[in-house]
Amino acid sequence: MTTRKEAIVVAAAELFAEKGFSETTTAEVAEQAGVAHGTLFYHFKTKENILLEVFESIMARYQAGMEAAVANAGSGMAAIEALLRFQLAFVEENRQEYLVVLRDFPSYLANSDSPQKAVVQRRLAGVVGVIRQALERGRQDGTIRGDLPVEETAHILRGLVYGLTRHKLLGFLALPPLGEAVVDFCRQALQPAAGA
Amino acid sequence: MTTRKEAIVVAAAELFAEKGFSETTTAEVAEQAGVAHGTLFYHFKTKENILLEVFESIMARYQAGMEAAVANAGSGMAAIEALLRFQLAFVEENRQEYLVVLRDFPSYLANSDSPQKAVVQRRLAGVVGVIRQALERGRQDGTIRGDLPVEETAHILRGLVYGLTRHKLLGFLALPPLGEAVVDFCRQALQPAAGA
Amino acid sequence: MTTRKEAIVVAAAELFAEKGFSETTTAEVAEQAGVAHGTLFYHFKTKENILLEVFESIMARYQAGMEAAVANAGSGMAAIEALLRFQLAFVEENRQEYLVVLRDFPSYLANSDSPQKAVVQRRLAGVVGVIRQALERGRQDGTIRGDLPVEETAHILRGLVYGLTRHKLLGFLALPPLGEAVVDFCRQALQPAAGA
Amino acid sequence: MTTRKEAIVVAAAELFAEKGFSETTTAEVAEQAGVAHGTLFYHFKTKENILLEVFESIMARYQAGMEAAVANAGSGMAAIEALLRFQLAFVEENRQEYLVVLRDFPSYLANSDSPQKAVVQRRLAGVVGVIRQALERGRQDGTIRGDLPVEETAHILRGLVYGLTRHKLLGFLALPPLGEAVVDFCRQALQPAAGA
DNA sequence: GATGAATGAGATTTCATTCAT
DNA sequence: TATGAATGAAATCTCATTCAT
Repeated sequence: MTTRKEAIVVAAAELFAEKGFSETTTAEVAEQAGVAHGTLFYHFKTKENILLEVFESIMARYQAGMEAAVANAGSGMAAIEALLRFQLAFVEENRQEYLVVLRDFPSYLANSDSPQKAVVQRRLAGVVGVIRQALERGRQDGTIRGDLPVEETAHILRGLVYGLTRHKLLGFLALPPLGEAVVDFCRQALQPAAGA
Repeated sequence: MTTRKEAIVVAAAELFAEKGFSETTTAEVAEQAGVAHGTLFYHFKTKENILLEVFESIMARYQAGMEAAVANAGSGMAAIEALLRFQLAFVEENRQEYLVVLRDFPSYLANSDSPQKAVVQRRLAGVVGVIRQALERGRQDGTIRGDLPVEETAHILRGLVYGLTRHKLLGFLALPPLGEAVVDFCRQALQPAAGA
Repeated sequence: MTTRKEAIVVAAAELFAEKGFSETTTAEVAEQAGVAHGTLFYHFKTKENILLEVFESIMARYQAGMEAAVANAGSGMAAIEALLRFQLAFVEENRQEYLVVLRDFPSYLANSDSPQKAVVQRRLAGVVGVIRQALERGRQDGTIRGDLPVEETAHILRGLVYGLTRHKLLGFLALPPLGEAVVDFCRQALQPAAGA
Repeated sequence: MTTRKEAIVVAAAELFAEKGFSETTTAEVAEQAGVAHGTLFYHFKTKENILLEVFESIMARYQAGMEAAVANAGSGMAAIEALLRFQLAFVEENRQEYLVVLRDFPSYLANSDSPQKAVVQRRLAGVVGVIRQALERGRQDGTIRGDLPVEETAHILRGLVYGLTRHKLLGFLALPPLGEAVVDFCRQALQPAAGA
């Protein structure tokens, strides 16, 4: 029943996505949420804390989706492919909110040692962990090359989807549809040598 | 002779890298540059224009480096490997300034239709173009798979190095050294099938 | 039974003394008192009313102490000396709470015509009255100069101890111990001429 | 010709005297001074710094007046009397501005270790110093008791005039005119024993 | 009696930008 | 070309107080 607090997060997510964090004023968020200006600061100590809550609400769904994708896959390689497809679909379906994560979040946290940074790090580590497990599973069931360095590759895959997603959402480049090309690219890189 | 103007760009690059664009005030830039506050606005119409100049001064060096890497390579695949190694080295050697490109620039331009956005797009297109040419060369000299979609793959590679670089610089994850793993990963993805 | 209300006054006295009235928030007082924020305003109409209660609880003790000092003295001059010594001791023993009286109270009431101002005036008049009576007693028993203007001198003495106390508590000056010097100074000023 | 900065100090002195420091807004000061709101913060970093400047402008005149009073006196005792009369007259003629010193200043500085506190301490020490010199002069020329503890007495005298002044200005008590009574009181306390 | 979520008026301060010199 | 005093719009955050429960 925390209607007020929830309304603030929803309103903030919309506005941050549309105009960017620093171009959105707290007064606008309050108006959009239908609460008094001061109410924002009753529920969240600072404007940045609202951003943090938006981040968490999106990332929780994101990570849950990744875990589900892995759980339903029949093999390690299938899990990786499912992760890639999930990522591309999730971004497509949550353009607005995901943009907040990509565009605004890191700018405000890169330098700080705030507890907020720790929240981001925890989420990112979680995502990398899901990928790592899929890779290990693939090495064991033989669908992924045995000589692959797992940790490094997990980071590479995360970097790949992240970098792709970012420029797509930010609209700096007119990207061709990359769905299957990405899956192929990665499958090629990961699968065991043909003659093995 | 344009000592003043140059000093401003240098000072801005340092401060933007250290504190972020929006956390840096024009007054600080002026002080660090050793010029009067008003002088900034004599040389640059707006604060964002200073950022643009910083961006350009870095990206010009970056693109030149990429072109040189490609030019000296003996084959298409070698060119791709050289590009990857150049990227990783460049980032390492220009952490501070490159951070500005990664962190601050996109945030301010994602939504706008300013002429500044065009500058960024031109640079990114140039980088993708260099990769594309290397891929095509590889397809012709046989060092890269012939069935590879060139345009898509060029974007994938750019996304990969970008995504990797970004999180490394922003410090959200403690990455293991990825140099050779990245090169291997890409070589595997690009090289012709073993039995072909 | 009025535990809650008392706890509020005690908490307020501590915080006002430590941080000053306007630097203390009502939320802090509530927390320190262990009651809900709204409870303050159930017991006191405004924040200033809490201050008033703090003032009263200190001044009641102060005035009672002065009256006791006078009552136990053997002569008018002895009464004055007892008053001076009581003042210096009281301040020493109640530094924290007395600071509230000295520092915060007058600022908020100097211009107003609130009933609160009347409370302060009544207390001050009471204190001056005690001094005046001691002086009159001294004039009659011959321990104090007969040509002394009583009313004026009572105010002078009150001003003297007040001014001394204030700067001591506010810590603006490192005062030497003044106890006996003050008593001597005043005895000298008040006693009948040597040759009389 | 720093007209703007001066105008701000003058306006602030008036408003602080009339309404009190914390009841005066910076916007009001700007309007009264006829400058833009932002101009206040160009010349003074904070609102408190404006208060500090007001304090200094008054205290400089005050201390100069005290030194002049002493310089023109024919003896130590005459110097003390001149100081007392100067104090009473100064307060009378500068009610408004002096009220700022008495009422607002200490409240904001009692607890802090700011450089502002040092400014106040320096001024107060200067005032005490003037009194001390007058006392020493009186001890040497025989117009003041030789057994008087100089340091202590200087503080007592300063406390006396301060305490008197404060309640007069704050209007808590309807004081009778005290001018000559104060001078008499102090002369009595300071002069050498009659039979000496 | 007691609570605490909600309010909203208002305050200080920041800062990119302008412009007369 | 260069300056720096001046601007004023705007933004975040504070906090005493209210009121439905």
